[in-house]
Amino acid sequence: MTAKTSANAGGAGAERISDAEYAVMEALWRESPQSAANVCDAVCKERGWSIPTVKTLLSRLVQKGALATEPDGRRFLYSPLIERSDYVGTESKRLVERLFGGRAAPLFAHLAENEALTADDIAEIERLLQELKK
Amino acid sequence: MTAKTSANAGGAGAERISDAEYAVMEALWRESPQSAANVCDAVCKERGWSIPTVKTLLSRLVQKGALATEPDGRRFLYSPLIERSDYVGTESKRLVERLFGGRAAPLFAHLAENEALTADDIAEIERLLQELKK
DNA sequence: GCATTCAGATTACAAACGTAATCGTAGCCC
DNA sequence: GGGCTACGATTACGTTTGTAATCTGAATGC
Repeated sequence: MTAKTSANAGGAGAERISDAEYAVMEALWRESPQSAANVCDAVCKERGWSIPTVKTLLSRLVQKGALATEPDGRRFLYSPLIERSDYVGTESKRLVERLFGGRAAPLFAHLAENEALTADDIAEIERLLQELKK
Repeated sequence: MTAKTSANAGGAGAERISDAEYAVMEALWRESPQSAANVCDAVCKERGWSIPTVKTLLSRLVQKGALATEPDGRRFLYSPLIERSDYVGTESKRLVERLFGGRAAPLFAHLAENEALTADDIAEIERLLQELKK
C-alpha cells in the first residue's frame, strides 16, 4: 500500500511541500514568526494570490508538520518547523537521484553546459572543492 | 477549453512531465522506439505498475507532445520527442532557480554537506572545472 | 450590549496525477 | 467464421495542488 507511512515520526516535515507551499515557506524562512496577513504581504503580490489562498497554504503546511503556530492574541503566528537547509538538501538530493542516478557530477556538467554557472559560482565551487579535499 | 496556450510552439515538450511520466520517458530514452508492452517490461516491475498504467502515461506523454508514435502493425511504437538532456537541463535549472536563487554554487555546497558527493564526483567536477577555466 | 470586523476553519471546485478497469476492434487460432 | 487476444481509446476514481469563497466566533468600536 504505497501508504506514505504517515511518517513525521521524527518530528517534522516528511510530507512533500508543493510549489505554492514552498513560496510560503520561503517567506517564513526569511522571517518568522509571521502572521498570515504578514506572509501575504510578502508573497501575494508576487504570486497574484489573495489572502485566503495564503491561509489555505498555511493550514496545509501546518497539517503537514512543516509549520508551527503560536497564538498571538486572536490570530496565529507561524514559523517553520523544518529548516530550509533540510528542505533544500532533500530536494537537491531527490533531483540528483532522479535525473542523474545519484551522481552529482553529471548535474554539474549539465549546469556547466547550459552556462548556468557564473564565474563566481566556479570560483566558489573550486574553493569548496579545496575544503573537501582536506 | 482551458487550453494551456497549447504551447509546444517551439517544437516539443513544453508541458511539464510528472514523476511517473518521467519513469516512462527514461525507458524510452534508454531505448526507442518501443511498444507499450516493451516499456512496461522496463518499468512495471520496478514501479509496481500494471500495463494499463503505462498506457495511460504513454497517452498523456503523447498528448503533451513529449512522445511520437509510429504505427507498427496494429500497435504503436513510441519514441521521445524531447531530448533527455533538454529535460534534465530544464529541471536542473528549475531547481537551482527555485532553491538557490539561480546560483549553482550553493547547490554544490549543499550536496557537499550532505555527503552526496562521491570521491569520483569530486574528481570529475574538478576535471570539469579545469575545462571551464580554459 | 450589539453590530462590525477580522481571524481561523470549513468547504469548494477544477486541473493534474497516480493508478487502473473497461470498451471496442482488428487480427489470429483452429 | 467465431471466439480469443492483444492493442489503443475511453472512462474512472481517489488524491494533491492551486486558488478561493463562505462560515463562525471572538475582539472592538461606540
